[in-house]
Amino acid sequence: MNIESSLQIIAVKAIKKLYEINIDNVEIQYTRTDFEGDLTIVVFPLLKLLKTNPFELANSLGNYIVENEKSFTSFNVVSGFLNIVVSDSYYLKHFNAIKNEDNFGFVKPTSNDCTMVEYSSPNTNKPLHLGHIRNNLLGYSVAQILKASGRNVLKTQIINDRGIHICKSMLAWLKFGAGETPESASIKGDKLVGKYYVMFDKEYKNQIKSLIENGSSEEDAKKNAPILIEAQEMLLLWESGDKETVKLWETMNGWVYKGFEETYKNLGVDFDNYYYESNTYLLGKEFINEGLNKNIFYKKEDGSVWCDLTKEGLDEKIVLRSDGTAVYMTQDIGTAIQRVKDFPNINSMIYTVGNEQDYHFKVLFLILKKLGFKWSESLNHLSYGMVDLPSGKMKSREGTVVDADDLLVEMINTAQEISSELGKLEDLDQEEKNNVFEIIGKGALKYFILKVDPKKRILFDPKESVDFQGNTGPFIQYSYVRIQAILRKVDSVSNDNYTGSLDTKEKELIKQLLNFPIVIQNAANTQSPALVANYVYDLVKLFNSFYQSLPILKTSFEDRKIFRLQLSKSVSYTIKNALDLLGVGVVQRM
RNA sequence: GGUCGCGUAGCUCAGCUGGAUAGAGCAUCUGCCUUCUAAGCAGACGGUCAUAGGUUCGAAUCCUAUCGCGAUCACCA
Repeated sequence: MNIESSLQIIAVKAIKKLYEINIDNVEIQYTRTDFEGDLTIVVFPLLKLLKTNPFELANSLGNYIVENEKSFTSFNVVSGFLNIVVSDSYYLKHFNAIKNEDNFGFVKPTSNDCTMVEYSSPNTNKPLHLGHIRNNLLGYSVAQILKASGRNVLKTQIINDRGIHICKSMLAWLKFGAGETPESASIKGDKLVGKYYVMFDKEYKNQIKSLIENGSSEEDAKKNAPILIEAQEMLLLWESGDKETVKLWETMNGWVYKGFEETYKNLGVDFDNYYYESNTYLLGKEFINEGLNKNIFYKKEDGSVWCDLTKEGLDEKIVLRSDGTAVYMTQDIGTAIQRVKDFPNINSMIYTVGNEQDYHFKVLFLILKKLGFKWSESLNHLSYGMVDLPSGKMKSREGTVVDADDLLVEMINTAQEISSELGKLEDLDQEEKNNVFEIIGKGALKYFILKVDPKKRILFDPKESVDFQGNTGPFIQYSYVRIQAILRKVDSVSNDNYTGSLDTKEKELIKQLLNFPIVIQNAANTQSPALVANYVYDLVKLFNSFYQSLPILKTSFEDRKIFRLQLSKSVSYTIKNALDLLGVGVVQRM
């Protein structure tokens, strides 16, 4: 039982005894650090019921609690707030119980139920950029947090490998590529294909321009540009299974996948399985037909199929084009159904997708509900804010994107520069050094992005590089390194239980450590890695303050020295575990 | 225009299931490396929590309106 519950019980008992009134609970909060005490009972809400004044109530309550429960040693009253001091022995008892656990706070699953987390889900016609980085880090971290909170997790993605946009890059490659391959051009496959996607757009715009010059309206020009019509024809060819088209599609997608894998590995994210739109869109179509029979959808004169959501306060939504080809919604319906077929244990799905698609997911979940799938109730859109540049939104076609691969390299270089200036790693060989630079550079970037509440948008200024001081990944990694340096100086840490008194800073550290399990659960429930980031930052600040003001190895009394070593070690476990939930690594030296 | 989200220090962000004097980091300024790694610590400066009402013993937090920023309402994904 935790300390708040103990206080809750004794407080309720006290009120019954002192005022002969039964209440369910009292309001308890952590005492602000500028007051003496650990827990605070707010007495205001009780005043009316008990017909007394705050001062008298707080004092009699405080007296009763301290007299009857030895975990609480003293109290003070400040304007209606009853601050209660928890005994050192209480904290020590709980610390001793967990001090050797290298995974304190992590919970094992108790059932076979499983949460599926979808993230990344890129298009196969452009390389990954900073926006994808946020998506990937969020999805991966939420999956880690859910696992730690006691859930089984499957990480997946849907690869948007078909559709008109794919045909665009294929067409441009056929027209202008002259047989170029990633090998012949010696660039990553995803970058090569992205190049042709941009090329298509350029040609398309040129054609529109000349059509307008020849008297076309802008609207017509956009519809009738020959290269666009060719792309549309290509999509029809692809959907009919034309051999050559399919072969080209397979080749170019193969290039892209290889490139993506490299970036994922670099980012440190992975997936348990993959879904391809090209495999699921047909299932989607099937269910569109079924829905058509059940009158959930209706057909317009031109043959396009729609879902009327006006009764739900939304618009009409197209689910199949007039030429019978699938749209985005079609495949998302198919994919969801396929997943539940493949993994009957799924009891929840989380889609990590930017908030520009809030409406899409609202509609998707509603349509699945209308189709009669019970599990549609447990679908979740993990919606996050865009990553914007000072110049505005990133647009791949205008070349204003921050490329994922480039950014990682930059971060690692910065880590190297800072490290070289400090010169603490001179005796390591190059490979070891590079490993440190990589973990720190990536840590800085990952923490920078994950510490922000997912639903808020992030402003990223490439000119002002990501910080390595203050509330940053390296700051946290650094504290871990300090602890490792101390632990290296002793053979082993004795397991003896310390029973003496506690310094304020020691007590604060124990309190923070004991909070970790709750933080994990909160982060899992709210799908917010930011909570873990803030937690570990606070932990590390407390540790650094402790480290700076109190000796550890040079403590005069042996039992206290051992305790401080145990405390440091336990903090290092929690730093490592919390960072692991964020996908951030630790090093032994930096 | 409808819908959704956001607005806290010069900048980047915490705090938001209502509670005490609104907290960090960066930037600026002051101290601290012959003592466990100074990517650190201690301190100073900096706020009409967008604005106006309302609910409450108590509002940055809840409600309403207004303003500002963004997204979305495609036979794009």
